[in-house]
Amino acid sequence: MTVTTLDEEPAVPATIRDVARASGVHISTVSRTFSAPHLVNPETRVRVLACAEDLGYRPNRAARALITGRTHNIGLIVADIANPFFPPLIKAAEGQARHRDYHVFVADTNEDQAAEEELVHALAKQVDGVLLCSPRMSNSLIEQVSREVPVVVINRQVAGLPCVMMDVGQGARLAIEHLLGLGHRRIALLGGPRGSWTNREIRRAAVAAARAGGAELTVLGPNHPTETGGGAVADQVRRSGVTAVLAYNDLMAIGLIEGLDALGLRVPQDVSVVGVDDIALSRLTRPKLTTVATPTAAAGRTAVDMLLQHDSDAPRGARGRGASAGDHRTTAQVMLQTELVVRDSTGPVPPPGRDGTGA
Amino acid sequence: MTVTTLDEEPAVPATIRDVARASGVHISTVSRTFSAPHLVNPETRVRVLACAEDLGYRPNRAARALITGRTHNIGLIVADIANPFFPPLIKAAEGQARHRDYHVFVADTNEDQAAEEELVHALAKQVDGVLLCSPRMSNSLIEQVSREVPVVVINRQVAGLPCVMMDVGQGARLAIEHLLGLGHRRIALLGGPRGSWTNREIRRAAVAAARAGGAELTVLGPNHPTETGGGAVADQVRRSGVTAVLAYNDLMAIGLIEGLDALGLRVPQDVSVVGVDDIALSRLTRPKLTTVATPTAAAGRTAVDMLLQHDSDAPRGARGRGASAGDHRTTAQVMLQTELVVRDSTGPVPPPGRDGTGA
DNA sequence: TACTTCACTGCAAACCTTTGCAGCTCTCCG
DNA sequence: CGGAGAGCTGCAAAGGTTTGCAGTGAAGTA
Repeated sequence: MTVTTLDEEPAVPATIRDVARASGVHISTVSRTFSAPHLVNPETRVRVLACAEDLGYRPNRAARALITGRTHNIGLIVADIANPFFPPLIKAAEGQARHRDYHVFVADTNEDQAAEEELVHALAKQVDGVLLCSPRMSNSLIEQVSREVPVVVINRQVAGLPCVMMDVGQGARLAIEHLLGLGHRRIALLGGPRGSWTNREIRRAAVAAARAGGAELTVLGPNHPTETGGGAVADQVRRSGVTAVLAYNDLMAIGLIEGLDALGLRVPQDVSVVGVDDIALSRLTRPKLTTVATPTAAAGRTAVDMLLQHDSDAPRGARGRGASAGDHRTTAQVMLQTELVVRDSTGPVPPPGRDGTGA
Repeated sequence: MTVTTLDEEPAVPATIRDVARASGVHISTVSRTFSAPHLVNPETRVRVLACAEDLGYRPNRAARALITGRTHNIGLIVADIANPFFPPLIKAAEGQARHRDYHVFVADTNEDQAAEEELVHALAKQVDGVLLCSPRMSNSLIEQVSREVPVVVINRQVAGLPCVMMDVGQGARLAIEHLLGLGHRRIALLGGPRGSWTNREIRRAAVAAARAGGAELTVLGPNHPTETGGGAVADQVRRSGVTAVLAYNDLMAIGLIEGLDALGLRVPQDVSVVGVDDIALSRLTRPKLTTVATPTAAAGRTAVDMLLQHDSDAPRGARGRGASAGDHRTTAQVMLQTELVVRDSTGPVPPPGRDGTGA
């Protein structure tokens, strides 16, 4: 009487030793079958692979990480996953990483500096590198972190570190020029969160462009970069008497439009509004949002490539003379182009005396 | 002449051995200082902690994972990060996990079954458990996976496995009843993706509610669960002559409204539209969307709790008698309540002969 | 005083894999 | 026919941590 064994996956996973035993070779041969196939006899290789398949063997990544010093994981730290700006970037980064046999830890800091710092430390020991996306920490803190673990910074410029930036300055200039072209001369800038490089860039460029065009630019902020944050300043915008607003991002722009609507001001008839990011949502609101499109997916992919460009490098924590994390790493800084997408939330300046301005 | 040493982080990270040497104890005492503090003399403890702090020591998780068999990572597999339904869930899950000293791998399957299966296998060896969110694979595949790694299923019911569900059936019933109350008798259901449990639940409940109310329900689909998918069926909706639509999710509902608008049909005057999910976006579109609110954040937290409830369990892959992954794990199935949020996209049935229906 | 108990610490094996080195067998060339 | 070289495989150390067991000294008990 024969007993057929169930072909379930075994409860305790097969190790390299099991495979070696099953295929009659030494464990080192099994190891090489996976990590350096060209070093093992083709016949042996197929046999080993067959046994491995049979036993459902998968290399233990912890053990591998222990000896190689590389985890094949990368960390991605973002300010707020729920902000629709980030998911496309995350998605692109993750796809690119997977493509290179890496996994991605995503961590959310809730727009909090302290959480950001804590997270990056917690992650550092567990990943081969970290993508810092729209960091709110100080440059010096970022530099300190970069000595502990390889870092690529997204949406910020830090000297001596690899960075992927989007040229929001140029975008802001285009936006202001667009508004100037429509006749607007009193414009507000809705500032974003404190510590945001993007925020500074936008402001710098907007101020310059407004001045060049002979317009008056009022800066309102900093604000929380969400609909709520945008809605909260609606009244302030109304009282300021401006006819157009450039917001730090689309979410704030949309919130502002809502808020203005509640105050009886219509967009774009009474006030023109421009956002930044071109999130999917901005095509769906009414009016459709005029905005500065940023190439978020490309940024995610590029950042992963930059982080992993030295894939074959000596691992971190190699014995003997240790190379500091940033050594002989080309610290390229990439600036991606943005463009202005004109939709329905901007229009010609309203005739004077309509509201607010005249006492 | 004294030389002050730079207090930079060392390029090669401190190990438990360095801390032991610095504090004059054995490595096992250092280990216990972190993993079982009550076993070590308070004085020794503070000394060790001071040295560890000083050296910037952080335990190597790979080494720990190697011996304990627990990685302190969990995997979270979602259909599409860019779908705004998921980020709040991810965020909640991640926060809850971090709270218990776990990290989260987020993986995106692009709504693809094969990618889903591949991902869960790739992740299995690297995490202590997997959260399967809105899986598109078959139940039997899920069961097979669950033998390899502990699994909690979100948004789907699988017998014998811990599940966190949202009662979309009840939500759909409320939605249909709401439409019936407004006088609608010809209603369409916009189906979601094939393989979605949520989709089946909604359909089942909607069909039942419509029948009970003496209404005619047309099912359109399956469709891609995005704005595009919703917009694509606008013409079909118009031709069908229905006066109200229940969509699989908010994204499709919004896309449909756009599409109908392009065809000259206004919401809610000509057609009423109800979505499901209550994503942040649905409050921002015009008209504001009537929708079934699902407690996504709560689902994320609950799922993590269920996965980690046996945190002190014997690790997977313990030597000797191995317990199958699902052993003595209480396979609770949690059903979270949903509710109908009435906004501006639904209204009374239009007077007959307005459009489409009459010749 | 002698014995037990307790609190604490050290010892050493074990986790699974990678990799430099050495050894083996064959082939090829002189 | 001898030697060199190539191709393949085995050996064993190493990586950082956890943990059962044993050992130490001091305090408590009889």
